[in-house]
Amino acid sequence: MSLDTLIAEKVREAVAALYGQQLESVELQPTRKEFEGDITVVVFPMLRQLKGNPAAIGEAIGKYLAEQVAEVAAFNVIKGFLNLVVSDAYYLDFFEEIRKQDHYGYQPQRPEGAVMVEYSSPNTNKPLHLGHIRNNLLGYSVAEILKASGRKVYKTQIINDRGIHICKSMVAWQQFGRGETPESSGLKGDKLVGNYYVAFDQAYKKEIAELVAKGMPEEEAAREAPIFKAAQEMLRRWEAGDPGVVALWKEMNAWVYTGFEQTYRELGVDFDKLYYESDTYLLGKEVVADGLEKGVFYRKDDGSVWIDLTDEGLDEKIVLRSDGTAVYMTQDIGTAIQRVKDYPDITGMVYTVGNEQDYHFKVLFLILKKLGYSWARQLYHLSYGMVDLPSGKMKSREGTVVDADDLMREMDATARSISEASGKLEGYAEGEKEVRYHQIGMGALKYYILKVDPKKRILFDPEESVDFQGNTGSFIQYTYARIQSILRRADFDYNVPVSKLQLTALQPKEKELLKDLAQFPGVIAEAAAQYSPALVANYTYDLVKDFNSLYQQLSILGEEHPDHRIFRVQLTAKVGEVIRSATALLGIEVPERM
RNA sequence: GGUCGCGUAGCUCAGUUGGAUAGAGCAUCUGCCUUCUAAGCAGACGGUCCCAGGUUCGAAUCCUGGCGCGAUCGCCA
Repeated sequence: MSLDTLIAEKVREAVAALYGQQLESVELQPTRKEFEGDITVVVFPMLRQLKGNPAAIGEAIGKYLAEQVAEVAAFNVIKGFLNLVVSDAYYLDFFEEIRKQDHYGYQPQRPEGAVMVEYSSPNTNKPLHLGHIRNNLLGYSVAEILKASGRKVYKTQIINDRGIHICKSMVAWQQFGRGETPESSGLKGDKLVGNYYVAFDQAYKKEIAELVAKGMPEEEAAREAPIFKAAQEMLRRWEAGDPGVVALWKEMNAWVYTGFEQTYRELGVDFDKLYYESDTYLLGKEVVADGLEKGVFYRKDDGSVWIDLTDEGLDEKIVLRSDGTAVYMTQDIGTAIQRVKDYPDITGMVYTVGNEQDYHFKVLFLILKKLGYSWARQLYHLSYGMVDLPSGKMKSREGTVVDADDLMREMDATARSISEASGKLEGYAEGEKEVRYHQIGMGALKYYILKVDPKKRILFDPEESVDFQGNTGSFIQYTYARIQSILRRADFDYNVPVSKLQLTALQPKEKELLKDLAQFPGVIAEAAAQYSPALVANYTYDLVKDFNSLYQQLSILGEEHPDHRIFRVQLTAKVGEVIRSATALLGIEVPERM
């Protein structure tokens, strides 16, 4: 039983004994740091049932608890708040319980119901940028958090490998590429293909300008520009299965995938299953037919198929074009169903997609619900705010996009220069140092992005945004490294049951850490329920801050009382483990030294 | 214009089912390395919680109405 549950029960008991009343609810909160105590019972809500002044009631309940409940060592009442001091014995028992648990806080996987988490899902015509980084970090982290909360998780992405965008890159490459390949140019494949996408856009603009100069209206010029028509033709031939086009398409996409794989590896994200839009873009049509029969959809005179969501406060939405071809929504319906076919144990899905698609997913989920799929109640759009730059939105056409690879390289370089200035990694081999720099640079970037509530937009200033001091990933990593340093120096056996130790009274800082540790499982559960890595990030920061405070105030290895020294090292080790577990949920690695 | 989201210290962000004097970091200023890593610790400074009503013993939090910013409202994805 958790301490809160126990206390709540005992408070009810006290009220029953003292006032003969059954309390409807007991409100507890952690005692604020400026007051003495660990758990606070809020008396005010009881006044609805009990008459009297809150201070007197608090006093009476406090007295009862202190006498009757072993875990309550003392109490004080301030206004309507009954602050309870919890005994050292309780916290030490708790600590002994978790001391030898390997992944304290992580729940074992429950058999019922897997969840599929989709994230990244890029187009294949250009490299990944800062926006994708937020997406990837969020999706990966939420997947890890769900796993730690006991869910089975499939990580996936749907790669948008077809369509006019990739045809543009293909056309430009044919026209200007002279056979350039990643090997011949030394360029990363996604960068190379991205270059041709830009080249297409430039040529396209130029052609439009020329046509306009000859007197053609701009709209018509945009349709008639030869290079644009070439891209459209390319798409038609792709859809017809033209072998030459398909071969080129495969080759250029393969270049992109090699590039993406490198970026994902450096970013530290992974996937269990890949979906490609070229395989799924035709899905969903038969479902639409089915939905028509069920009366979920209706057909307009021109043959297009719609769903009427006005009863839900939304509008009408098209699900099939008049020419019978699929729209985005059609594919998403079909793909969702396909996924459950592929993984029948799925009972829910998470879509990590920016908030500009809020409406789309609202509609998608509603449609799937109306179609009667049981798993449709467990769909979640992990919607996140845009990443803006000081100059405004990132725009690929204006070249203001922050490239993912460039950003990571900059983070590594900053980590390097700070690290070299401190000299703490001297003695490591150069390759080993590189690994550390990357851990530290990525730690800073990941923490910076994940500590913010997903739905808020982020203003990212490449010059000064990502810090290495204060509330940062580096601060957390640094604390972990400190802890490992202590453990390396502890030249005695501290693997001893707490009950065998003769301890002096717990120091406030020690108690604070024990309370922090006790929260960890609840934090994971809450972060999973809310799909919010930010909760894990904030928790980790609080834990680390409390540890550093203890570190500065008390000596760990220098503690004079031998048994208490053992306990303090045990506590230090456990804090280190929880830091590692928590940061792992954020995709952040922790170094042994830094 | 309709819908959705956001608005907390100069800046970046926390703030649990409504609870005590609204908290951190950065920046500025003061102390602390002969002692387990100073990427640290301790402290100072800094607030009309966008505004106005309402509900409540109690509102940053809930409700209503404004204001500001963003997204969205295609047979695009």
